[in-house]
Amino acid sequence: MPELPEVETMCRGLAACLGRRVQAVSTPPCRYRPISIQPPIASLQRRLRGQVVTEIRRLGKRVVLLTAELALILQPKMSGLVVLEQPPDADHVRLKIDFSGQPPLSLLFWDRRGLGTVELIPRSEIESRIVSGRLGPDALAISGEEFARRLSKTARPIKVALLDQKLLAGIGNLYASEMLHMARIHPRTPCVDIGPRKVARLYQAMRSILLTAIAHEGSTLSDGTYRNALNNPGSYQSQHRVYDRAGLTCPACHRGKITRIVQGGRSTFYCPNCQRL
DNA sequence: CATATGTCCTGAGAGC
DNA sequence: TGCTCTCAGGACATAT
Repeated sequence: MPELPEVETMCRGLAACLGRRVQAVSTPPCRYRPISIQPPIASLQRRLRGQVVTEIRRLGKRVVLLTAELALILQPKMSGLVVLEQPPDADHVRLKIDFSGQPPLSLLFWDRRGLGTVELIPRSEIESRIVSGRLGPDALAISGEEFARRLSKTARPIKVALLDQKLLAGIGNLYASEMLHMARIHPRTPCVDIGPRKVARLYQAMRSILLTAIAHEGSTLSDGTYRNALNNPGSYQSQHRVYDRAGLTCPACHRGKITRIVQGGRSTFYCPNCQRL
């Protein structure tokens, strides 16, 4: 489940594409239902071929490849991966972009579950079609004041609110549990009830955890599918405090037993001793 | 407007 | 062993 640190790692790993010209675009044969590609592949090929990649950008949890006029938006969702070398397997490659020049270079969009999407739009429409109405400020760009202001406007449980990309872009299920644990805030706390001191603590925990996770190239979970662009696993999973650790002893207080609850249909992990309502 | 729920999908793991 | 069932969750559509 690529979240901000994983998608950031994917983007950084694609740097070798910069300055390269698109030679061919293809959808390798795949026995699964095709993923959503907009516009349809024939049009995508026609518009993208010959274009030079000038910039690679992360937009929330999306990877964006920019050319002079176009933006190719890759959304990995649950199980997608953007790599330059070997994907985890050959069966789930959903899109392949070959670049001209030497050495040979191809970008692969691999997605086991096929929930991911590919979208090609004019780069002038990024704001109106992707950001506006969909994405709040990036979790690593937002100020502490704006973070506090946004949280003060909702009564939802903090864990649920952190997953809302319109509120704040980039946080997903794993890092939401991790940052709440570091900040010692109970995941069910209504946002409006979190005092300024705790909000400040949460902001700092968010930055600390995201930056450390990026330094570790993200988290590769037990399914092993997330890789960086060079096909190596991330290492932040070794630093997980609570995520997927139900029943284990809290690494902070060494007393509480890590507990799993479900919020909005998603797992939340926390320490009942460190994180109180 | 704010909030909640259903939906998409495949593979891993549980249970028999 | 091999089958069936449940679950995982990001983001969007739809419902309340």
